[in-house]
Amino acid sequence: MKSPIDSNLTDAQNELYGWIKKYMKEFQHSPSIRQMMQAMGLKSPAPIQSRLKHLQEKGYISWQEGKARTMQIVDEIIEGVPIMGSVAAGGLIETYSDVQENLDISEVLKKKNIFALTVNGDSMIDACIADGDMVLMEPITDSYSLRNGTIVSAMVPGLGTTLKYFVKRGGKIFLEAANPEYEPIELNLEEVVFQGRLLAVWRKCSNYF
Amino acid sequence: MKSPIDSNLTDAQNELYGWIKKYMKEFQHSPSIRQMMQAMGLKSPAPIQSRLKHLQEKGYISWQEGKARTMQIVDEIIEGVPIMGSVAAGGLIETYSDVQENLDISEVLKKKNIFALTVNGDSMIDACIADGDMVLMEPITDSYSLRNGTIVSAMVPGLGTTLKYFVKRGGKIFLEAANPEYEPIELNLEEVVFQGRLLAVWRKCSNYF
DNA sequence: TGTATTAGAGTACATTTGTTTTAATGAAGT
DNA sequence: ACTTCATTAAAACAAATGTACTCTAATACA
Repeated sequence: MKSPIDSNLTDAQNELYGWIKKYMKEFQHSPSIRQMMQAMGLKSPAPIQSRLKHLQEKGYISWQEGKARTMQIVDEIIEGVPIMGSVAAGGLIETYSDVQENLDISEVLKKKNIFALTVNGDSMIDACIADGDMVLMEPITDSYSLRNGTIVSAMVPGLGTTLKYFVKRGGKIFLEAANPEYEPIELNLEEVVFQGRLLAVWRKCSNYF
Repeated sequence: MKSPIDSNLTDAQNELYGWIKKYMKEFQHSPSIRQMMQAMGLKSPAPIQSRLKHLQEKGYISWQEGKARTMQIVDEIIEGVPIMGSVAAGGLIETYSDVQENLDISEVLKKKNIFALTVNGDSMIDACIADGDMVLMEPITDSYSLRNGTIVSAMVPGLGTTLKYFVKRGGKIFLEAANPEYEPIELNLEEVVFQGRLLAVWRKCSNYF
């Protein structure tokens, strides 16, 4: 792995590399050599070619020869977080091992329409959803396909949005909390607008990011 | 927002759109019209032009006219998951509102060295870390900088790895569970190897991804 | 059936773009 | 001061590429 400011690179190479990453992040495609030339304040493409060649030799980028705008940043293949094994939260059982698979969080972001909500309150505490957690939701298009026990965010018009277990029983809808202190909400199907179905819980335990 | 299979698109347009997204994900740059032509099994660029024009009119893609391989997928601004507001997990308080900010999960992936562990057991259940959860950890370089109350994964040589609260008191290390059924583990600082500090909890609630 | 519309094939052209070559400039070292 | 090397400029070229145009085939529709 390489750090953003790599001492293997000259200043000119590093400046170009940074600019390329910025450009590709913004535009989702590779810049042309003449664009880089202009961005670096140069008047001929040769220096850019030289720097690109060095960046390629050092493993930072690659491209398809002869093809326009086919650069790739090889460093930024961040497909997932390595799962290093299991950790015991009970006794001392599992061994810390090598990478088993990848937790592909970025896959989540690829899915369309997913949105997140911040949780207020502790009505879902027994489902391990705490105050302040982020919940990732998938929009519900067909409320008839909801199974009992699914955690949904539902809007009761005139009242607000809430995160609860979905239970359908005898033509009635019950929104049940995962906390005995809260009473189930009983509604007719027409009264409630389901917004999303719970996909994942995300809790930031640090200010690191 | 658009769904992956959008009825606004013809089959041909949808097939092309899917292929483009796949290509751009893999290569980090835009394909050329002739590449798309070949991928779609066509023998002239005109149909691709037509489909691209339609995709652009419907807001799926954009490009810089005349420039080679400058497509952008306007839909796939994968910078984060939109946070649509707060949801009450207590009463019915908060209103479902527009996007407030973005939950930038991908930022996490940018940070190097972060790894994930699968949690076994329920010793951290009171910290809302459940069996089967993924915990994202940051490696610990300096164990002296650990604050009491930090959740760490620690390896006790000869025993195994565990996820616990870190508490240092009187020269001793205590690894405390978030579950009264488990007794604290008392150790000397030399006996324990700290692997990571908890950054985030990730729980998949669906097989969607 | 006949017409209108759309999609695709084929072709051609101008621009963009990567690449090469040569010369000029500047810095560093002897 | 001289050489040597790397960097830049400049120009030219060929390939890749976007775009426009015409023609044909397929399809939909009345």
